[in-house]
Order: sequence, then C-alpha cells, then structure tokens
Amino acid sequence: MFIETRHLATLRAIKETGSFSKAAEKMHLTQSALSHQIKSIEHYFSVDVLNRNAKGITFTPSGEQLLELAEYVLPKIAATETLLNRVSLGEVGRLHIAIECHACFEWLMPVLEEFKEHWPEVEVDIRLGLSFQSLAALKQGDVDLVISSDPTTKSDLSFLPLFDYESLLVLHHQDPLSKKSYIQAKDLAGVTLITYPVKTERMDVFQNFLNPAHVHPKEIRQVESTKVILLLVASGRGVAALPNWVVAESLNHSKLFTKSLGKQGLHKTLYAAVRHNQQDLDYVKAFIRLAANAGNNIVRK
Amino acid sequence: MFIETRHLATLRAIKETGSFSKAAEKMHLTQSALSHQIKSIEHYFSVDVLNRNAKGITFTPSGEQLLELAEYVLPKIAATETLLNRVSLGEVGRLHIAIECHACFEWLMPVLEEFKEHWPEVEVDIRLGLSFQSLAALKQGDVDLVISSDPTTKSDLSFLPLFDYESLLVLHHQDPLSKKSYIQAKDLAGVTLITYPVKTERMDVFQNFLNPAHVHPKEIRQVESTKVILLLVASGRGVAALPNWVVAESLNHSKLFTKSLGKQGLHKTLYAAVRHNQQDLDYVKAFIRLAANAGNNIVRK
DNA sequence: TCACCTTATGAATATGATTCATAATTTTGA
DNA sequence: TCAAAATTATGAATCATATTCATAAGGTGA
Repeated sequence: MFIETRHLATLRAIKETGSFSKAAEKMHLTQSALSHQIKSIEHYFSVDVLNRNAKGITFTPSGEQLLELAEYVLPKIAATETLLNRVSLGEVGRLHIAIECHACFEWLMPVLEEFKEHWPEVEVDIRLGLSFQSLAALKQGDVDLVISSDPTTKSDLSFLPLFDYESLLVLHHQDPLSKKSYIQAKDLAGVTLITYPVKTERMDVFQNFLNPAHVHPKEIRQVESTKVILLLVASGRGVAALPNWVVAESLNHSKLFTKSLGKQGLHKTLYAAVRHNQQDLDYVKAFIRLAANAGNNIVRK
Repeated sequence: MFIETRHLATLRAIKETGSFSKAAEKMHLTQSALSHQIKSIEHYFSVDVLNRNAKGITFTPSGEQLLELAEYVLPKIAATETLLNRVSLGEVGRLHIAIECHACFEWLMPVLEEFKEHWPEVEVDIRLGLSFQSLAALKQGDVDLVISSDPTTKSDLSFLPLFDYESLLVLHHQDPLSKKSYIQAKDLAGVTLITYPVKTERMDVFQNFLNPAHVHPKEIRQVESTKVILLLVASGRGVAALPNWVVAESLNHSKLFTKSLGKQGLHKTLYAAVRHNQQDLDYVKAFIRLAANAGNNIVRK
C-alpha cells in the first residue's frame, strides 16, 4: 500500500486551490514538497495524475480517481481524529461499570440516570461483577469502573473513595437480639441468615465478623432481591446483614430494627476503581462526584 | 491529519493476527516497529488504543473506532491502487478521440465498435476536432488521441501513421472533366465545389492544390454529410474532393466518377497523434492497429 | 522458580519527506 | 516581442521520523 493520507490531502488541496504553490501555502509546506509528492505517485504507478498546463492544473482520469478516493477517505479520517480528541478530553467515551455488591443498585441507578443526562455521549453499562474477577476485567479494559469495598494495590488501578457506610444487622423488631446494645458474633450462631446469592468469602459479615470468631449461622438462605430480603426479615424468617444505605429508606415504616455488628460496628468504605490513566477523564470524575454525593446523602438519613 | 494509511494497516493486521509479533511478520516489519507505531498514536491522541493483556490483545473503544476507519478506508485505497496499476498496464483507461476530418467517421465508427468489444473498460468518446485546437487539447489532456493528416513536431506528442490515402475529385460521370486523364487546378476555376463546412485553409484541396495555383472555384457549397455531398455530385450540382476511402464504397452503383488531383495525385497519410507517454499503452496500440487495418482495407477496394 | 513468549523501550540507523537554491517554463503586461 | 513575474521541476542537502537492533520488562505455564 503506497498511498498515504498525506498524498490524498495534497491532491485535495491542489484541487481546491488550483495550483501547487497555493496548495503548498495552505498546507504549510513548500511548493517543492508537493511537486516531489505528486511526482512520487506518478512515478510509483507509472501514471500521470495531473496535467500541468498553460492555465492551471487539471486532473487526469487517474488523478480524478485519486481525488475521489481523497473525498471518500479524508473526511472519515478527520472525523475519527476529532472523535479521538474528544475521547481524550473525556467528552465522549465508555463507562462500563462492574459492581461487586448487590445492594449498590439501590443508589447506583438514580446516579446513572442523572449521569446520562449530563453525559449523553458516554456509553453506560452496568454488570454485576460477582461471577467474574471484576478487577482483572477492569485491568484488561473489559469494564471501566468497578464499585468495590476492597481496595487492593493493583498496578495501573486507582481506588477512589466514594463514601463510608456501616454494615448493619437487620432483624425483626420483636427479635430477642433487638434488646442487645450491639451484636456479637456468637449471637448469630443460632439464627437464619438471609444473604444475597454470593459465596460467603465475598461477604463482609463473614469475612470481618463471623469467620474471625469461627461462628456459623444455623442456616443460610440466599435471596436475590433486596426487597425480598427485607420482607423475609420483617416477617421474622431470619436476619440479614446489609449496608446502612439499604436500610435507611425502609426503616421508618416497618417492623425492622437494626443493630451494629460488634461494639464498634462494621464500618467500610466504598471505592470506585478505575484504570489509572482514566481517572482524570471529565466524565469519570463527574460520575465519581455524583456517586459520592448520592451515597453520602442516603447514608446520612 | 495525523493518521496515515500505514497506521491503519498495522491496526488491521494486529486485529487479524491477534498479536504484534504475528502482525509484524505479516507486514514484513519488526514487532518493535508496530509497537512504536501504536504508541505514537496513543501518545498523539492521549488515548489508549489497545489493551495488551495476558492472553492476547484487545481493542479499546478508541481502537475499535480506528479499526472501523481502517475497514472503511483500506479496501478503497487498495482498489484505487489496483486500478492505477491497471491504468498503467493499459488495461483500463480513457480514449477520447478528436478527428480533424469529417470523412473519418466513415471508417472510424466500425473501428470503434470493434475496439469497444475488446476493451470494454476503456471509456471511448469522439469529438469532431475542427472547431478547437485539437493538438493543444491533446497536449493538455482534454483528449487522448487526434486523427490528423498534418503531423507537426510538437513536444510530448507522437504522430503514428495509420494509412495512406489519396484525395480524389468526385464528379458526375457525364461531367466534361471526366474525359481528362487527371485534373489540373485551373480545371476547377469554373466549377461548384462541394465541401464540408470547414475553413478553406483546413482543406487539402485548397492547401495543396488550388491555393498554390491561385485558383478559386466559381462557387463553394458547404454540406455537413458525406452522403449528401455524394448525392449532390451524382445529380450534377457540382464536384467534391474527398478521400478515396469515402468514394471506394459508393463508386460501383452510381453515376460517380473520380479523378486524381494533379498528375501525381494528391496523396496524404493519416496519423494518430497521442501524448508521447501514452503511445505504449496496450489499448492505444490496439486502437491504432485496428484503425490502420480498417483504413487500408477500405482504401484498397 | 525458571524457561518461554510477548510487548516495550532507548539508541542507532536508515529511509524518505521536506527544504533550499535554482532551473525551466509559461504568462503577462508593457 | 521582450522583460518581469509567476509557476512548476529538479537535484542536493537537510531534517524528520519510521524502522531496526539489542535488550528490558512483564506475564504465563510447566
């Protein structure tokens, strides 16, 4: 493949201006450069491209072909280049989000709605990142942002804090445990614990509360939806450990009660993990700002 | 405009092979070259183009954009390049012919019919090249071949002989002049000369026969069509000077008679003028061969 | 962990695009 | 028709940059 963008741009400029010298000026090159360029095409293909005549320059049929090619190719290239520039400015792009916690849907959905309004040219998508290694996917570029509460020091990734929350035990208001000022691990040995359908090693209650104390709940019941979990708890079928932002909304009008897990409570921070080189993109920063606000607002209720 | 064909070809090869090293091999470049190339794009636009991961390479959204551009652009460039190559081989092209003599239509039309059959990809056109400077037009590339009987030594132009012919005086078989063994200039002083509608200085009879003898015909009558000229002569309205190839066909079945102009006769050669750098194109040579044959055949009758 | 494979990187080199200076050609205006 | 002005062509010199070379760095899989 011999023809380069450069050649086509030159041809187009010559067509537009009608002369080498004017085209050269327009392109910030010398007339000589253009002459050499055209000659190299003509020499390479053994074909005349331009008729340099008395009054002005005309295109041979071959020249017309090249010109047609230029008209076809150059605008598309220009369009792609401006698109790439906008991508680098963070005006357009892709924000595929993986969330590691079921409960995050609660605050994430409204955030995304607002985000989409302000960044219509960013392609948004969410995946529940439990079944796969979301941080690996992030590194590989399969997703662009991971909502996680377990920052690790992976190279190329940045963990940006969104907001703090507390994992609370949600129980029926007549549950005997509701008398206690806080919950101890051993208190949960005899209960039915309702959780999302996730491996226990990926849940805070186990990782940071039950496992260290070597306690196992009597029964574990896995349920997909947050609503149903709260419903089951409200009807006395068991207890659940949920982030405070989930409970905040449903507490007033129900038979639900919450208790801290442990004397200090089980406090965590939610992070947005992004690839290092994307953390300064406008739309990424905007998303993180929106998410942090949303989280803080709902948690403080 | 930063992106060059080269970049796009590299991107495409990487997509096809899935790795830098295989793509490099395919392109007869080193892996390093491709790495530098991609890096330069990524650096120029401050955008990631490829995710170089554990298992293989994937394209970022920006990379996909570039790839799409490549798929759009590269085939078209390749097509144009093969077209240009075919042009230089003389397989395709343009053959716009200017003829300086009305009478040439007689043999040219069938020649063109045959030519078109063999060279369907050559765009053929004819113009009567009397009103304009056909050789200048040829030089400028407005036409590609001029049929002329007046070779000049213009730079860049080649005059290739087609066939010899004789300009004959056509007259009514009862015309007194038909008794003579040949026509002298003064014989035409009293006749009505029927010609094509062309300036006298562009006609052989005047240039090479009448003018040198300072003879003027009694009357000049200009007629467009060869058929009508012959009709008029056949009905005794005058005489005409026409190339022998025109007369050859209509002589048998009519009241027409021909005589040589001057003792030696007025002999000329018809040439095809082409731009020097096109004279070796296959289709040009083919046309000239066809034209020469046609002319010789018709003249020898 | 060590081979092994792939990409990245910096310096050196080679390629080739552009400029410079000027020639050649043509046009234009007296 | 001649000189002046303008245009393209050309060869050599220069400069830019694409490519290579040699090697590092990073990751995978036995």
